[in-house]
Amino acid sequence: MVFPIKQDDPAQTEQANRLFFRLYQCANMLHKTGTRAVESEGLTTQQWAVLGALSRPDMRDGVSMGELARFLMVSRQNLSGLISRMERDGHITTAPDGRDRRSRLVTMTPSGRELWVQQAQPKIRRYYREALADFSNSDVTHTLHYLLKLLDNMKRIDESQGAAGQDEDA
Amino acid sequence: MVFPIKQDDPAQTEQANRLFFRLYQCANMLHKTGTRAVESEGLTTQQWAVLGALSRPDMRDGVSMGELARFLMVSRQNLSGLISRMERDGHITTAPDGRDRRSRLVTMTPSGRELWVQQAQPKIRRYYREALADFSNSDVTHTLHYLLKLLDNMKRIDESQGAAGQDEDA
DNA sequence: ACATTTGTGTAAACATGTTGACCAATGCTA
DNA sequence: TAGCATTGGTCAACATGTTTACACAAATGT
Repeated sequence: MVFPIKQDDPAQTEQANRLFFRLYQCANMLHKTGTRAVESEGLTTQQWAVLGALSRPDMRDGVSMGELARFLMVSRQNLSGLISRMERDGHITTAPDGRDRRSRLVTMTPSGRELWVQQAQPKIRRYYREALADFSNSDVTHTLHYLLKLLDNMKRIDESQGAAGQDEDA
Repeated sequence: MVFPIKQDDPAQTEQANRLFFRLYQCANMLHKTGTRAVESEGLTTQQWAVLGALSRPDMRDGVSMGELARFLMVSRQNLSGLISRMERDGHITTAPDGRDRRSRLVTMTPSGRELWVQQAQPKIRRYYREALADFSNSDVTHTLHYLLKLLDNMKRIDESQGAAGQDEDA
């Protein structure tokens, strides 16, 4: 999988540098301000991502850890800790899967759903309004488009990097 | 500081949801693939950000922890750990500041600079090429613009959130 | 001058992210 | 059916990030 390789123009490198530096800062600020936006509910940005995923219609009947990890694009090991904290707080439950005895199905509890819909959602909508205050609908669409493109490239990089070190797990 | 508040159009909320979800995924993938790109040098994405900052001309004579933390937009406490790991690895040194005895000045060591320029930079340029493979110069500029805009809004949110809980430190 | 406020670095507790290693269950295949 | 690779979840080690709290030095105000 070879890419059309641009020249090493210093100005291009400098622009790329800026782009990834800003992405890095955006990531930190998202985590920081996002978590603060829902901290009165005892949630974090990541937990909000999990609840968002579990509230999807196709996940109402429960999802396995692995499937959820793939969806969120994080490692199973990371999700494991996240899930146990959320279970400790009563937002979700995990139950063994009858079909596959290795698997544990994750579901939102009624109180978790209540918290999500009644408390968290309004604050999240407010957060979105403020974070995208001066974005037109077209701006949002364009930004999303570029993020997807970037994500796509990084996924490709990830795969080619993984190919070298093959069996990174069991 | 009131913002022009858009209606709570479900479609807009859904688009915002997608945008922040992708941003979250991009952040994780950046950290993962970026770190792997420079792991043979024993570096991580964050350490690369630090070295990048320290290689700026205006920081050649050393920077204080606080100043560097503000530049990178992370907490002093976080930077502290990062710096001590990099000092342990011999990439940087810290020395007390003569003018201000509270302060410690951070500088790159010769071997750190060598590592940065000779080993890391080529791999980083390669990473940039792959991650921005199908981006035109205009695409990069536009993406950067949107990230800056988003970052600006999040900084404003951060300040207004901090205003509530006032003295979050000493 | 002295007291208050502000700035700098550090320590501790916690949540998140990554690997690597392990065990148990599943499934393919010889 | 026996064997073996794959898949699913967890534990442990480590790097990052945040907050809260503290000690000390510097700047400021009366």
